[in-house]
Amino acid sequence: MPYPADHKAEVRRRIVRSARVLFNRHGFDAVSIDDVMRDAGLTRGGFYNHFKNKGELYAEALAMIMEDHPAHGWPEFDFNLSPERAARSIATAYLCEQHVAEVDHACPLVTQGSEAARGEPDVQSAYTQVLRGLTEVLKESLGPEADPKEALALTALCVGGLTLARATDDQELGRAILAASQDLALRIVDAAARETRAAA
Amino acid sequence: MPYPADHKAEVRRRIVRSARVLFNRHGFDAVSIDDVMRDAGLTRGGFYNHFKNKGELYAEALAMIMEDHPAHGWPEFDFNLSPERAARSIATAYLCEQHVAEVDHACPLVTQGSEAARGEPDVQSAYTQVLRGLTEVLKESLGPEADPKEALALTALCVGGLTLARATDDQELGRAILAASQDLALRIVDAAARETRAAA
DNA sequence: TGTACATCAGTGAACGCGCGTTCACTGATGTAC
DNA sequence: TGTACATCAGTGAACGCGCGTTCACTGATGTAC
Repeated sequence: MPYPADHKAEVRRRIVRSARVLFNRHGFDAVSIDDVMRDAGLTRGGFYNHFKNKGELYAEALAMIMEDHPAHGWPEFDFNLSPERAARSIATAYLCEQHVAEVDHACPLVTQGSEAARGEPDVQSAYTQVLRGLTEVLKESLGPEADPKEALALTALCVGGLTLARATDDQELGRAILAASQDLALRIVDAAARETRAAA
Repeated sequence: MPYPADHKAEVRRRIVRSARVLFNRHGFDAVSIDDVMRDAGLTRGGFYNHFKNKGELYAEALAMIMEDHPAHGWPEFDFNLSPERAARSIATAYLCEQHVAEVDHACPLVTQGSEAARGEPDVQSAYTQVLRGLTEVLKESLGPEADPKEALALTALCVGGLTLARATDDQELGRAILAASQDLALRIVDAAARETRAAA
């Protein structure tokens, strides 16, 4: 074999990683295959050795996010927190100024929200994987006594708050929405914690 | 004058109305000027008699939404309801299956969320106008006794819930998120109503 | 150990297409006389 | 009232560009003998 056995897989990962950052920053249409390959230190032509087409790359870039997110992402958030504290941590780290300003590694549920709604099946499927990842963490963190619906509403609140804060040009309004969303999110988390304590 | 005085303005409105529907349905990049003009019953070339460029049209299409929204929009919602009932009505009509399925007139805060975050200043400004429109209605509807932050959190909850329900391919999960968001939204509305009654 | 060969990831030129935008032209209409 | 003219919204061909995709080729490497 002309190259080490894992060479191709590694290069492929490098391409997907470049794609993830660029798509997150600029959206699907605004990023060309040329952009991605150059960012990965390669040239245009090699792309089709790795992927069927641009759409496949997009779906994979979305799907990759969860797996190595903790390393970058929402700055103050740590996936390794104890479950009881994870929901609080997500509520504050997700709905914070740094996450609004973050361009490379912001949560794709927000950066790809409206694109995914119009996306191909594999894109929607990848989006759903990310969505499940977040709701599951929240569900577990809220504890077994909490209504599972609370985790879903909390997810919607986080995604909506960040979406609006990022899309508006009124910084004051953006900050107010962020603060109000975080405030409500923390009330939900605290209520769940009280229920857990009461049941114990 | 070769045409009636208001002719040009009327045609312009017709173009913007076509653009609004098409952009809402397919997004900015996927809609060509040709598409818009054909939909408006005109030909490509005339576009630049009315607009500086495609971006200007996009911003205007966004800005137009609020003004004639009630006529189509979120099916069960009526802007002419008494203020006390408006918030309840928005919470249920915004976070409903019909609004998820709606392609032509869904709320642009949702359909354009991630595009707007990357948009030109005039796009973000138009987006902010729409956002203020929704928060103001909610704020007024929740009553003077309610913390104004509640209206902002409610807006985030609505936008997030609908965004996720539209983007996922898991219908069951989508419905669950919708239901959970609506549930939380109605609790907020009811709490505000209680405060108003208590203060009276 | 050394040489010839096969493999295949990567290269970069090229193709074809659709798009945003421009522009010379058309023709229906209001106005001047 | 009728005619010649000026206006300008609308037309459609054309331009130029960038993109997704294809393809013949390269050249570094592992393998066979």
